[in-house]
Parts: sequence; structure tokens; C-alpha cells
Amino acid sequence: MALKNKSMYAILGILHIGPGTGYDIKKYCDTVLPGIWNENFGHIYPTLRMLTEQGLIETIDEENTTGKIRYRITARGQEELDGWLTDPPQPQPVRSEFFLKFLFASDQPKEKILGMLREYQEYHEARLATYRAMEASLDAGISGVTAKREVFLRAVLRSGMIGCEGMIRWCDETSAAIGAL
Amino acid sequence: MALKNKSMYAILGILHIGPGTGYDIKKYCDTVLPGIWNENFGHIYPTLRMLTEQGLIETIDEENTTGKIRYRITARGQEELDGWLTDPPQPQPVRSEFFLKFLFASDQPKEKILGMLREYQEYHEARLATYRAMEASLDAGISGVTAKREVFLRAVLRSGMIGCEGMIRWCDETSAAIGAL
DNA sequence: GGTTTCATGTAACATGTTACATGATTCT
DNA sequence: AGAATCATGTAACATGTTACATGAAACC
Repeated sequence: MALKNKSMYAILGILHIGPGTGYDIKKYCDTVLPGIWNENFGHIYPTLRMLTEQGLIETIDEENTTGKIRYRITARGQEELDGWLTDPPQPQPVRSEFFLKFLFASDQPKEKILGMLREYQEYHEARLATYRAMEASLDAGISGVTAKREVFLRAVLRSGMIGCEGMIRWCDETSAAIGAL
Repeated sequence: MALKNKSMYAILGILHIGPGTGYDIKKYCDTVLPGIWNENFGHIYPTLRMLTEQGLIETIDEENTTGKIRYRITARGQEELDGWLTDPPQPQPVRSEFFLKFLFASDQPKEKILGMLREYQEYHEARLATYRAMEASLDAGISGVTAKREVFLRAVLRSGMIGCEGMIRWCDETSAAIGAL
């Protein structure tokens, strides 16, 4: 009875912000949700069909000249979304390839380990730069979001920045510790 | 030819630290690798068989009274592991249920949102406490790891702590911002 | 006229989790 | 004697990714 997977809620949530096509949903994940959520077409289209069958979303038929199919959330879909929002998020299993490699690298040459740390640091510096750019575009007021939702978007950006800053600092600390070995 | 999945390397890496059974590998993931890597039996046993077939690990036969099967890494397995360690880790797709909910919660009552943040903060405080406990047990010198590997374990613990501290700070900041709405 | 972006969808494949079945050993 | 932990393994299921096929519309 209950929805099986998280993807269904992700799609329901995206459609609650505004109606759109499967393609729009993918776009939304890639542009506003990177680092938070990802979906691929192989998942989106079957899920849209399931959600429609369950009456949680519906198609908008509008002088359908092209092959586009726009969906919007239904009242029942909104209810289902609100219920999910109330459930505490379950801690998800983590799999960090970097830390796994790092832990197993203790017998590798020091230079190799320092190189791994440098790359990891550069990766986070690049991410931090893109977060800052996103923040700047919010500052410039070119996004079409409401003031309230902007507070939430900024908060999510801040969390990404805090994470990156922490990892950059960690790389510094750790490089120093490894260098001293 | 090349190994398909990350689990194979995780298992290879764990066995490179020391020989063990499938059960030991699961234990290792649950105790020293939580927050970094997880495996389940349904994956471990078939993978051990594949790794054996590929000659990357081998069984240790020792007066096998019980049903235990202990594995150790082979020279070829060590080579394969070293090669993987040299490849840069690929950025993994992220899916954070909490942030997804948080972003979709902007239309929910303020109290509900503050509650979500409070729970998220408590969760990170609890994790921080376990990391500190793990650090204390390293300080006490009761772990049987080498001095060098201990440096790496401490570094991984530090990264977990930095992450938790960052998220706790973020919850404070964000609760204040939401409260002011 | 050609390239990029928009748009939908399926099939095959890869990966990961849960539940179950079984039994030995160790601890209380 | 009973409970907890150790130990191996399979089958069914759930989830997620990639490659492919197709074509319209927008841009240059």
C-alpha cells in the first residue's frame, strides 16, 4: 500500500513545487539538487506511471501538440508527501570510497598518500567554488523562487559549504600528520 | 577482467589487514568502518567465492574441525588492491533523505521544521559522542593496531567529528534563520 | 543544414538488501 | 538448559544504472 521507494517521494516533492515533465524532474535534480539527490530516466518514467496509477499525481492535458506530458501533484499526493515529511529520515548506509582507500593506504608510499589527500582537497575546493557561485546568483536575485523557499535553498547551500570547508581543513591537518610520519 | 564492484575491493582491503572469515569481514565493517562502508552477508559470501576463483584470495586450511573458512589475500590480490588504491576515487552519487525533506518542508508549519532540525542535531551529537568514545579507546591503547595504522584510524575519526561538528553548527544557524521567519 | 537541447521510453544489466535455513560454540 | 553469538550460505526481492531507440524543437 505505502509507497516503496524514496524516488517516489523525491518526484512527488519536486512536483509539489510546481508541475513539470519527466525531463523537468531530471533537470531539477541535476541543477538544484546536486549533492542531495539524483535520479535517472530509467527510474523517473516508470515511477511517474506508478504514481499516476496510485492517483498521487495526474497529467495535465493542454492542447497537446507535442509529445510532452506534464504532471501535477493531486490532493492525495500532497497528503502522502506531508506524511512522509513527518516521518524522521532513516540514517542511510554510507559508502565513502575515498575513506575506504585512505584507510587501506597506510602501507602505501607517503607521497602517494599525500597525493590522494591533495586531490581530495582540490575536489572540495572546486565544490566550494560552485556553492559560492550558486549563492552569488541567489544574491543577484535572478532565481525565480519565493522568498521563503530561498531561505531553505540558502540553508542547503550553507550545509554544503560547511561540509567542504571541514574537509579542506581535514586534508590540511591530515597531510601534516602523514608528512610527519 | 577487472573486478566489477567496490565490494570486492573493500573485502580485499579488509583481508589485506589480516586474514579472516566472512563473518569477521562483516564485523569489521560494523565496528571499525561504520560511517564509511557497510556490507551484508548476501554480498560477502558470493564475493569471497568470486575472489577465490580469480585467485585474489585463498582459503587457509588449518585442522578444520569447525565449519569456519578463513581467507587471506594472495600476492595477485595485493597487486590488484594496490592498483585500485592508485585510481582516484570516483565522486559517488549522493542521496540525502534529510536534505530532501528539509527542502520540501518549506510549506510545513514552522514548529515541524524546527523539530526536524532538532532531531537532526541530536543525531549528530550522538554520533559525535561515539566518535569521541572511539578516540578515547585509542588513547587508552587497548586496540591491537600498529602505530602507523592508528594514525590513519585517528584521521578517519577526526573527519567524522569535523562533519558532525559542522552539522551541529548548521542546525543552530538554520534553526535561528527559520525561527526568525 | 547541422548541432544541441528537449523529450519519452524500454531492456539489459548491475548492485544491494532481507528473509530464511541451518547448526556449532560460548556464556550465564 | 537456555540465550547469545559465531558462522555459512541461498533465494527472492528491491533498487539503481546504462545503453539504446526514437523523434521534435530550438538555436546558430
